[in-house]
Amino acid sequence: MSYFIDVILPLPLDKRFTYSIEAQEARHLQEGMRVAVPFGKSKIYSGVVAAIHENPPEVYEAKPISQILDEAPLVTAHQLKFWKWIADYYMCSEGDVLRAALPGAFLLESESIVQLLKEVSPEDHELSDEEYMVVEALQRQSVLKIQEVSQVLEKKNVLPVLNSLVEKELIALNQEIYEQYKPKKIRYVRLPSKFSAEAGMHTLLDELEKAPKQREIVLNFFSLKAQSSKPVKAKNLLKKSNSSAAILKSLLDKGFLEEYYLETDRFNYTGDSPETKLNFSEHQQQALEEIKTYFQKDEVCLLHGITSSGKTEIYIRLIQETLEKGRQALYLLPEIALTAQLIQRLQNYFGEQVLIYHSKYSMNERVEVYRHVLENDNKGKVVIGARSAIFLPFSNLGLIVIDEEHEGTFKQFDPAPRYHARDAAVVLANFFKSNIILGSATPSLESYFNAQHNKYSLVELNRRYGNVLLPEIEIVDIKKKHKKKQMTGHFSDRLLEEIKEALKEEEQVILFQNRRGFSPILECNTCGHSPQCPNCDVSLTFHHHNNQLRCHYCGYHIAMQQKCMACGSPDITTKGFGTEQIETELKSLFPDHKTGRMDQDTTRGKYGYEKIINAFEQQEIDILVGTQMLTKGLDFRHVSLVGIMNADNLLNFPDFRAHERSFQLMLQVAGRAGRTKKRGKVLIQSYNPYHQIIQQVSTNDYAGMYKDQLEERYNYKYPPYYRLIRFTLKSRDFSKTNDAADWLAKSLSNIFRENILGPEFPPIARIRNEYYKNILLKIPQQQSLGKTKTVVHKIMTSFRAIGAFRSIKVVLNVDPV
DNA sequence: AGCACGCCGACT
DNA sequence: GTCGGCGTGCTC
Repeated sequence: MSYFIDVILPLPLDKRFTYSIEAQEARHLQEGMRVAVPFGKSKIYSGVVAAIHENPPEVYEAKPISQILDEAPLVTAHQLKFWKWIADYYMCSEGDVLRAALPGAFLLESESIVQLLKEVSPEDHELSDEEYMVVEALQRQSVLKIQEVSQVLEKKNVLPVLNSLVEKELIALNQEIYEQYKPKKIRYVRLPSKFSAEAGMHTLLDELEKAPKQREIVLNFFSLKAQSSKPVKAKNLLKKSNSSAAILKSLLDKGFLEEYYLETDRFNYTGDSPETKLNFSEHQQQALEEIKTYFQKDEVCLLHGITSSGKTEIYIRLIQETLEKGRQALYLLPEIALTAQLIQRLQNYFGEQVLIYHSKYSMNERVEVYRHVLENDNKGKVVIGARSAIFLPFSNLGLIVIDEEHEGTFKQFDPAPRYHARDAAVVLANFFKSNIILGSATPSLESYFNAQHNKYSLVELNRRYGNVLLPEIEIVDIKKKHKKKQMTGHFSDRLLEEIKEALKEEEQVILFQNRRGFSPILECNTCGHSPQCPNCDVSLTFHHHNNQLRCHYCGYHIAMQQKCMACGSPDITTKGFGTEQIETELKSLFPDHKTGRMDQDTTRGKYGYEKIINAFEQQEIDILVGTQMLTKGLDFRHVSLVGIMNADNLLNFPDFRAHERSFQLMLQVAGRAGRTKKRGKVLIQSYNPYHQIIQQVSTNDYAGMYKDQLEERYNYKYPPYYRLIRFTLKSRDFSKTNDAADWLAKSLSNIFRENILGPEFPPIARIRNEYYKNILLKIPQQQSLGKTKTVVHKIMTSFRAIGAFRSIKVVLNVDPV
């Protein structure tokens, strides 16, 4: 009897591949284990076993696998089922999902290496110049990678040369797979045994008589040893003796000290003992009870709770109860809201049971979290994570919390799988029969719609904790202020007054400036020209800190220009204003106060974000200017004033969600004001103060916004009434892209009629020299999703069969945000 | 996605 | 004549 396995490979190919295995291997292998398999002529990939069976493929001979990589399944049956769902729903391959679901370190890469077979003198063989160069290089360095051979020969295709050398039996080409995960090791130092006795210690110190710096280290080593019996970390030793690595190295070299390494777990929670007290208000208690009754009926629960109404405490209580039942809990947040503040809070309650999983974590850290969850050990009973945490190998998931449920960043945009973590989590909860709660102060229209139509249950929490009043919102008409000359730069007189007032009271101020459309660009006052990116259809933006003009899409940059590039006039100005400019203006307006800025530039690096937040928390910063980032989950107690610099650009964004998003964003920012006893104040500057959305923000009228927006969505056929699939076509050839888009739109229209929109150029029609075109498919509620997707697949297959369109890339985005 | 195979222009 | 451009087809 022969055995076969179907393998999911981490490639965008929408089939599984069948390999043969030995009977002996069949006894060991289980679904969900990784195998290394040969694929194509020269590559080895690691894939995941999705099925084991005895049916030989009919039209080809299955290759044997090269290696089994796991002792036990790394991927659970639940995950495989979930992957399949994601691939089907979001119209991508299982391989795409695999890539997103497993930490990169689990996906081994093969790299061909070249080795010399034996000691040869090149002169003995007839060798071409290139062959000679390779052999010579190998004599210097015994192993070369294919890429390195390329460098040696200064050309791309080196395989002919290598093959000829293989034939001459001079070299061997081997496939090598290597595991990328390395456990973290910490360097310790100890005394060699010969010095450990009392007498040895004296000899050691005597010998170092003439090397005071080294002697200092040794003395500190003894003092550390005396303090505790713990092993001495090299890092601590250097710090204590205020010495350099080089001096320690010479000690090690001379054998006066020894180094050794121990593996460590990256997740050692070192906090205080967990606290368990939660002070619940009556309203919170009531909401909690409601949620629990809905949970018993296995309903998805939407928690609509205004800012600082104490949603987090409710989540904590729910997690606690989940843990008591011995089940796992997943707490999902948009990437941007994953702050130290929230993590700290959860760790205070759940101690080392909490693990964190998101993209800023290194590959190795992700592997460790994955393993903890897989083993369902005590660490990792609670996972706080960004969207990709839905792919962790839970075995007994009892609760999913989706905080800031309305956030668009739960949807992955690039690369595939383009999944929405909130929606996928609802499906996941269903697989596990676990509870799921979506929470937000400003729920997405989709979720609220689902709640209104009894698909979800709704719990409202509309009192702030401690009955703190909602901030007072004032709208400032900056069109009028401009006319009356009451503007100083981008600040209205009202905003300046309020800032002064707040600073006088020693309170903090947050100023919000959204980034979209506000990047400063250069413009010539004579001819109106502004420098464009040569690769993309956008203007270059000015970056103050390095005096550059830069393209946000492709990274193209040039030095700041002194003269107009079109007409040579020196009369040029920067238009548009970002956080950087606001901060500059602030500094001259309030020279005696500290200002800070929080945007993508200033929060780079793993802890960049935390640094600024901490500084603000410690009141080292009086006025903080920032983008979207500062809207999320931050609890600053001394902020009494929030200013929204310009509300209009948000509203004018060409997108059917622009109004909903503006409402959410403005209300979220407003919620940062006055979180303690004193009532906060919010100032919204706008050219268009009577805009419906701004009015609704000022009266905190979610219901009104919901009603208005829903009507628009209905009229223009958008979600939640219609589902969307967006087709994005791109290629380097402008007219081919157009032709292809026309063909595709026409084919789709034949079936879907008026529910096809486009083809249309997106707002930025060219990026990195590729031309873009979009087609939108609108799916009415009563139309079957499955059938729709089958038709789409068919049309895509015929599309790809057309030779002229082969160079066109098509991206399918289901439920685009 | 990669990668090899294959057919056309610009170079020693 | 060769090198290398990228169009085309395949990978168990």
